[in-house]
Amino acid sequence: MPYDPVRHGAQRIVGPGFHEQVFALVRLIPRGRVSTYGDVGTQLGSVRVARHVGYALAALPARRGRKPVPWHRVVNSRGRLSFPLGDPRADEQRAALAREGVIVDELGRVAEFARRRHRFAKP
DNA sequence: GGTTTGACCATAA
DNA sequence: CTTATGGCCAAAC
Repeated sequence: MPYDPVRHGAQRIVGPGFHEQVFALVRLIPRGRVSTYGDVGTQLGSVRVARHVGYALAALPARRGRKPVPWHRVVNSRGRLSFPLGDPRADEQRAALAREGVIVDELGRVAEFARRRHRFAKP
């Protein structure tokens, strides 16, 4: 179903401060589990903002205050890393996940993705 | 205030 | 499995 602003009305899914909301949600993903850009977006109101979840994480400062944002626990909807292997960020993400017992294979796929996928509690 | 920028997603072929 | 396409929208410039 295509999104039709005329039929559905112009809706404000998220607003300013979106990035901060993304960071807060990503911090809720437990060790050893993963989530997806789409799931985080859905939690914030719509899967349509999935891209911006990625943009928010891309804009993540090296350190946010005292609580680090576990950006490495966010993968795409097909259970794969969003960078090609060889990209330093992919290596960093894979290493960080491995440290938590999450195996990422040579093709960038998260082992047991369905089982490790975190479901956010319904608000 | 328009334009560009993307760590995405669902579908279809 | 792959590629292509259209959709989405906050930020930064």
